[in-house]
Amino acid sequence: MKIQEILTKSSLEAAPLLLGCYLYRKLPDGILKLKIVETEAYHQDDPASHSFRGMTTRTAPMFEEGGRLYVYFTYGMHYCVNIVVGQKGVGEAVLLRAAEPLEGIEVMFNNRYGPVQGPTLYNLYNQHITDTNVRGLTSHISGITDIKNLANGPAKLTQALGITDTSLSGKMLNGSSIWLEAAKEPLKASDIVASPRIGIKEATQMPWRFYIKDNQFVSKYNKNHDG
DNA sequence: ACCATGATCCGCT
DNA sequence: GCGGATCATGGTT
Repeated sequence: MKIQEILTKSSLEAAPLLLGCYLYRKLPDGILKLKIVETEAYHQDDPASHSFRGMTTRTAPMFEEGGRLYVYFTYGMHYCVNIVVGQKGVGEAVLLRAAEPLEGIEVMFNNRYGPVQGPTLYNLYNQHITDTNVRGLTSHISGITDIKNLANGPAKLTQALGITDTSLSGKMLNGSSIWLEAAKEPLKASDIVASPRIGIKEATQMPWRFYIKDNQFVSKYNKNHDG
């Protein structure tokens, strides 16, 4: 299915359709490519959604036509990225919760952990290095050299993309900075799991989180919610 | 006061 | 390794 067609659909339809699609990000250091593996649908009729209480300066992009970004700041330190979908005037979006890094992985490492002197963390990962003194890090060296930890959460994904503010919120996915490409082949329904969303206090039972079954790059909360 | 979170620590297996 | 508790930290309402 064409990306443009997905972006005109409601969030509940679009969220599973975005699984397997590719996310691109153009940065000075190169072009990043990731495969979307986990999403959540939010809608203005849904009390867990930022758009539920109406349009504000922050949430205005959710009410635009599909094909824009909605970026928000949360918990005093994190940013998260949504794909705005549906029709203008309806506040809905799909939260990107996790992705599989495909290209530009070293740039993603630097976006997540900062540039390092000498051998990069990316190279350490590739060499399965056990140097426990890089940047003074010891016990968590295995965590930061794990490629699965680059984008397996909404704020991690945003950080890996090099998004460090809300300046992209409301912008089009137009190919200059960040854009999408359709999945090569549609996922089979049996490859998609629907489950309750993560980290919300309202509508906690609605199965509006979607992820690719058995994918290693989904956020690590599966065991709480898998059926 | 409340968060669509992540990293760390700590006790347990 | 894993699960639960804790905390960092600031925009939004």
